[in-house]
Amino acid sequence: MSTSRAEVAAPTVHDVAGRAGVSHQTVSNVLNAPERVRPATRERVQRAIDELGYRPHRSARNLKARSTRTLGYLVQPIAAGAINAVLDRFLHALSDAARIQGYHILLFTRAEGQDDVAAYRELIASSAVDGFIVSETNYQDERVRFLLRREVPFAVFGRTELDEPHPWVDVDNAAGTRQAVAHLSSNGHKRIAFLGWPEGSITGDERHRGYREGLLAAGLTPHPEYEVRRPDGESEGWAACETLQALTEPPTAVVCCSDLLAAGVLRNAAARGLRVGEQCAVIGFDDTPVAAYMTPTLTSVRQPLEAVAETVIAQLIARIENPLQASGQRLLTPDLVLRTSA
Amino acid sequence: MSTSRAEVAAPTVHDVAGRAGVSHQTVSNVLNAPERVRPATRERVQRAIDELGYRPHRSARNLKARSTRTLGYLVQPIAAGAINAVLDRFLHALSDAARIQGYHILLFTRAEGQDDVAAYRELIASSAVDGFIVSETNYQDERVRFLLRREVPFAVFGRTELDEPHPWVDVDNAAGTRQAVAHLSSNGHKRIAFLGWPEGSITGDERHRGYREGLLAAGLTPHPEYEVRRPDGESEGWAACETLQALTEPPTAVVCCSDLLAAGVLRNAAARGLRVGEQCAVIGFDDTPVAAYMTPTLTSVRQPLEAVAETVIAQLIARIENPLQASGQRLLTPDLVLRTSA
DNA sequence: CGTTCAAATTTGATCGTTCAAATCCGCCGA
DNA sequence: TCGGCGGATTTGAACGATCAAATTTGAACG
Repeated sequence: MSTSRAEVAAPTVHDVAGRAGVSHQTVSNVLNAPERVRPATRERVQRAIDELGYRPHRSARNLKARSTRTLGYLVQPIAAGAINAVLDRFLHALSDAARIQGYHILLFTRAEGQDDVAAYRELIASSAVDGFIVSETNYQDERVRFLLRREVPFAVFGRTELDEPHPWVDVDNAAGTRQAVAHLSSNGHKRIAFLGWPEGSITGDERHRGYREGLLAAGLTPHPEYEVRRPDGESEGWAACETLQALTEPPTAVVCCSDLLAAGVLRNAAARGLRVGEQCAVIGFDDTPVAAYMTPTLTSVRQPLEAVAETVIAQLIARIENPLQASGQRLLTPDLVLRTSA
Repeated sequence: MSTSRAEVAAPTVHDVAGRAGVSHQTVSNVLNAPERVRPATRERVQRAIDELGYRPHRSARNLKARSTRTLGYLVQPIAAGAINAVLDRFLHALSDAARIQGYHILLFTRAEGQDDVAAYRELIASSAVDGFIVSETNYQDERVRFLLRREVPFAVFGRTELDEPHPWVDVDNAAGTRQAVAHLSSNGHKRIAFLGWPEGSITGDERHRGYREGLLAAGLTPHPEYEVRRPDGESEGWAACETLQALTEPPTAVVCCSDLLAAGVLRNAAARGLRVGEQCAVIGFDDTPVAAYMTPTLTSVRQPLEAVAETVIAQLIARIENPLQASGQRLLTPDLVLRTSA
């Protein structure tokens, strides 16, 4: 019976073997251990493979080899109005780095009313992936603890403060704000404020630490009233700016924990008639695509996401292929992208 | 020999069968055709499943069932400085819609020096996915032609102008610009310009058509000199604004093909001391996160990406499960998000 | 009470690959 | 000439699920 769909059955290892006049196992060897096959045979098999356009059936290989060459990545829901403008860049870099090593990225989300861990558990139980890339972690990250306990390979973009070592890559957030302060100070600024998130997020706390260190390195004394800690958000940036401007000696420059906070500061400054970039300076963090189109264009700290992705993939694959592999830990330095706001 | 890794072998259908005192096939039936199993037995098996935390081994199931319940999505490289700020929203919506139907999204990229089609071909040959979600298509899209020829299930976000029918979902781009023009006209604007991409992109051409239709609907006559077609980019927006302002009767409002072009217009207007939102109006397209943080905040057309993702997934899965399924075609209407620029 | 038939359950084969073990082949040296 | 040996190749089983066919169970009925 021929259906209307052409649906040519994909060639198998047996088809190739038949055409090349060898056994199925020899074909398998050509693919997985070519040194075991005599060059003449190898060539003959390779020709048959090319002619038939044969590719090993992924599921069959996965089943027997007990590995899927697939890495899981949990996509977090995006809060309305929030920006995760680095995700597209990160995901492309991630899949590309994975591809080069013969792996793929599998996206998954958590079901409503389910917690993140349950989503990981599901994929592990069904042997759907060989490991996970985890991002957006925090101090005692539950997912990381879970993966450690289950001894499932994973690598983290970000950090935790768990005792047990595990592979991670992070951007040196402190170095980012340190650079920002150094830049401002070299431009003559003495009254430099910090606008960051409330204590409790690793990333935010690191950026705060870098700010402090930057001041000291520049020979400036930290003033507590110059440190405003508020949640992320454009209107939070506006409000923080109000607070700072109400001081008897307002700062002349602000280092912000995100481009979003910086946007609020810029808008407030504009409303006050302050010329940012001349009278005062603002620096953001993340170099989101927004930064280049603000008025004035925003100087911002840019994360080397491509390098992060490459490193985190390399770590994870090393772990998968040799579970006893020591866990690497890498800090990558971000760059300050200079525009007109500072 | 016990290794240092705990690595408890995952339970199989036989383990469950043993514990429940039934055969392996009954366990399979409980999972895939529960109506064939007597309620009492079903319950007993279910209990064993729960106690063991059993989940079917994905690769084994895929091999025998000849389906992977996985959908491929090609991640395009992001040009430096370009924005694909809708991708994160779209990908989350996509994986979430897929999850609800028991599917996953597999990301892949094209190798350097390889064309897109080759990347699709690779996944098809290795039976790695059941179908594809294709986006960012154009008139005679090569990928779509290839997938049609190979009779591989796929669904498109966007459109092509190929003769052969295929499932697609698109945002009614013309309706978006039509709404924009209607809004401007109801605010008293008579000289409304269009700033869009050069002819040759379906999306851009549709947005242009909607602009024309909007003018006619409002009883306004189109003026060729009010239509500027330029590539995407912030500086292109700036340049286009220069052109328009050089006219003897410059327009009082501009409908833009993207938020990026609109950003350039806003910046140019600010430089000229024009008060956008009062003296003149600007509308963008896509409601990228950028829009809310421009000065003034940008009125923009927002695409219903969640609905698009849901629909495109539903179409694709329908196709996979029944290849003879007629190909659905859906146009979804975007919304105008009002802010201060218009 | 035996027969019949549908529903419930089991048995055995199979998907396409890789692993492990067996066999084959050619060459060398005694 | 033949045994031995090592590399090349083949054979057969297995991974863990589902499909198809065979078998058992149980209820209904003459």
